[in-house]
Amino acid sequence: MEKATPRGAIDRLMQLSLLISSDLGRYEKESGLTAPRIHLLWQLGLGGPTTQQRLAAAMEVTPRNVTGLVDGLVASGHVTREPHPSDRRATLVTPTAAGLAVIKDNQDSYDDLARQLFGDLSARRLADFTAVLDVTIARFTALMEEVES
Amino acid sequence: MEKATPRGAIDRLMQLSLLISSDLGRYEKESGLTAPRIHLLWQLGLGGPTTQQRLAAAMEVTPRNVTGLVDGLVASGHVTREPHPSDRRATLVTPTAAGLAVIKDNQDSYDDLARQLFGDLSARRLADFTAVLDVTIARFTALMEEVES
DNA sequence: TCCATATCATGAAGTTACTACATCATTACG
DNA sequence: CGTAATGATGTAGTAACTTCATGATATGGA
Repeated sequence: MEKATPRGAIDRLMQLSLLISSDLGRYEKESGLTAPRIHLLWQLGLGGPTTQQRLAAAMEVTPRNVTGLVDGLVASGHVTREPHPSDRRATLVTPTAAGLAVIKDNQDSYDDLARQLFGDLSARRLADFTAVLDVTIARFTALMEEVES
Repeated sequence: MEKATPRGAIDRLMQLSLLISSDLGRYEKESGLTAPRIHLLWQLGLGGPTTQQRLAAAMEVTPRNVTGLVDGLVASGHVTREPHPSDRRATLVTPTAAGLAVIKDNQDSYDDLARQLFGDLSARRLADFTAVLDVTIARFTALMEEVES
């Protein structure tokens, strides 16, 4: 057994990262949607109908870009632009039945994946693993903020 | 303390995935390079000078696309196209001094990151964490291959 | 030796995702 | 009530991808 190193851990994280992306890639082909559009639908699934501004902030892209993504999703019938009830400048991006189906499907396969990957790990090991991930996320976030300055 | 769940674990993995991308984004701005070009240089760092075909296979994109990326890197002075010693059809994509500097810099900051994230984890916890990652990668890979069929 | 076939790189054409900047409508505020 | 901020979009441009076609070279038989 090799000795575990920080470098080994991060290499494996990168590998998992790649696997996750390529899993998303599989889903892209299956649904005919592209990654950024799936991402947008995902956000809609998390927060319900929202303005393009909010979507832009959540996805960390420019509002102009969201306009383009929504154009595409409107053309493919996954979302509609509804008038905002109290602000006539804004539009509420709202999933259609087809959009909701994609969102649900996506969430389901995400849950499935979670269960298939970690479902039969002992509670103990899962807890330890999750704890390390939490520490790592916290540390990483701190590092990123530090560099901001 | 909440009970750890498979869903919680995969959520955290996604978060880390995002953090890793945004760290790469930081490096992009710093170096003036784009993610796919950095990725190409990274491959060059791993395997040394290679043909565009091999790069395309390693990066899982079309050879035509590699041509474009190499064009950009030639223009910015990070790589050159050298004649292949034994196959006059092929070119050996070779990093210049500037390219090597970027590669080294990138590898160094990757190692730094690894140490900053995991450096002061106990050997025991690091080993456990790495082990779970290994199992997860193996399981994920198996799942992906299963779907291929 | 020569010919058919596979392989390497690239030209041509087209799509998508992004950006910055300008503009128009509307809202919010002093 | 007018001025400044805000929400969406038009315009223009870049980069990364794709597929399909083409020219040059390799390769493996008849």
